[in-house]
Parts: sequence; C-alpha cells; structure tokens
Amino acid sequence: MYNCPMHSKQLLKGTLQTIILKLLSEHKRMYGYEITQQVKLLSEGKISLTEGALYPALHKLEAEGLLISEKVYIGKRVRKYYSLTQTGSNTVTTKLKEFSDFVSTMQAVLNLEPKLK
Amino acid sequence: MYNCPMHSKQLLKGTLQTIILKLLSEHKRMYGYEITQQVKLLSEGKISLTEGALYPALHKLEAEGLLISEKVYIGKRVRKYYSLTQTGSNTVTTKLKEFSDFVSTMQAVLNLEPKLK
DNA sequence: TTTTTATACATAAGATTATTATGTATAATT
DNA sequence: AATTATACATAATAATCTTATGTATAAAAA
Repeated sequence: MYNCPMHSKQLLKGTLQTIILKLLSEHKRMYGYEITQQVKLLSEGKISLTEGALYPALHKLEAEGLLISEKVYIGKRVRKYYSLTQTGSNTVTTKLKEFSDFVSTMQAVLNLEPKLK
Repeated sequence: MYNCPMHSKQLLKGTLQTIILKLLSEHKRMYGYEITQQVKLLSEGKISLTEGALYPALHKLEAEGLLISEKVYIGKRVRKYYSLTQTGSNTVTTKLKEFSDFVSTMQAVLNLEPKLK
C-alpha cells in the first residue's frame, strides 16, 4: 500500500483508513487517484499509496457504511468520487484520537520526547 | 501481538521490533516475559504483548543476527535472556529515527499539531 | 505522429505480521 | 488444594500490505 522512500513501511500499516477518512473530512469529496496525489504532496513524497491497497480500502470503507461513492464521467473516463457518510464523519474524530493515543503511548514506551514545534 | 484496551490495534503493527530493540538497548539483557511486563508498565497497561507475537519476533531478530540469547535456569525453570549484538545495537538508532520520521510525516498528512509537553 | 507518461479504475497471488488458541511446566499465592 | 503468575513455544487463522497484472483514456514529449 505504501511505497515509502524511508524504511518505515511496516510502521505505516494500519494508518490507511485514518488517512483516507481525515482527507475526506477536509475535502467533501475525492477520488482515489486524487487521494494518492494529495498524500504524496502532504508527505513531501515520502508516502506513495499503491492502488493495490487504496482501492480495496475504499471499497471496504464503503461496504462498512463510512463512505458513499458516485461515478462521474470526465469525457470517456470514469472517476469514482467518495465522500463521508454521517457515520464516517463521526469515525474521523475517533480515528484521530486513536492515532494521538498511539503516538503518546509509543513515545512513553520508547522513552522519546514529544516533539516541540 | 498486542492486546490493547484502546482501539488502535492496527496502528501498533510494525512497532514490535522497535520496542524490543529499544528496551534491550536500555537493559543489557531481558527475557521474553520480562519484556511483556516492562511494556505493560511503560504503557500504563495500554499495551499487552501477546506471546504468539513476541516469541516469533524474538526468534526472528535472533535469526537475523540482531539479538543473541542465553538460557538460564531459575530452579527448574528456563529463562531465555536476549541481548543486543553490535548489529542490533546499531539498528536501534535507525529504528527510532524511522519511528520519529513516521510520526512527523503522519502529523503532516493528518494535519495534526506536534504535541507540546 | 508515434511513443511515453499521466490519469483512473480494478483484482489476484503472495508475503508479512498479528490474533487467538493451544500446549507444557514450575513457582507462588490464596 | 486450587488458582494465579511465571515462562517458554507453536499452529491455525485473520488482516493488511506488496507486487504484479489488467484495461483504458488523455496528455505530453520525442
């Protein structure tokens, strides 16, 4: 799912849903390819989502009722836009909290200082 | 591997090696059960390593030359102490750096503030 | 104008990692 | 005497990701 020029591929596992949901909470609707580009931009090229991970993840989130999709034709090409459902919208907050807790806990276990700005 | 009372099980994937190596860099030698207890302590009960993940991980790290083990008998019971090899010792720094980079990148992607102390 | 790159979706085989369950056994506590 | 804690280990299953493959249109470069 990730093609990360750093060496922390393992660490990125489990973050894909959080990333997708958070981006959609800021953009109303996005399509798959757009998400990959946005992630690449925000991570300064450090994270490249692979299609083999992204599309199944989007399908799963839709099946679970967190996202809904709509197909839009751009000329002859299909785009599948995804947006948050109400459930999905509520889940974003939970996911972000979980990520923060995770970081805090790991910093405690690894005896690391939280970073200052 | 983790039995986390929070809901962030997915997020913890890929962190086990880093945790093991970092703890061993601070303790000279530790045995499996001791590692589980130390992690529970440092995480304030939020992370409980399961044996099904811990022991295979220790075996793998040893097979890769990052750890060496020695069996010690406490009465009739065996303890298997693990300690860092030189390679393992070098790897700790790399792993911690990777974790920091991962957190920074994720904070950028998720548009989160780094935490202040 | 032809070739390459970018856009845009999707699935499938295989690998990795973790969960859950199971197994064995000693030591300490209730 | 029974339960809990200590201490190791492995195996079946599940979840997630990588890598490879497939299809197709649009744009840019050679």
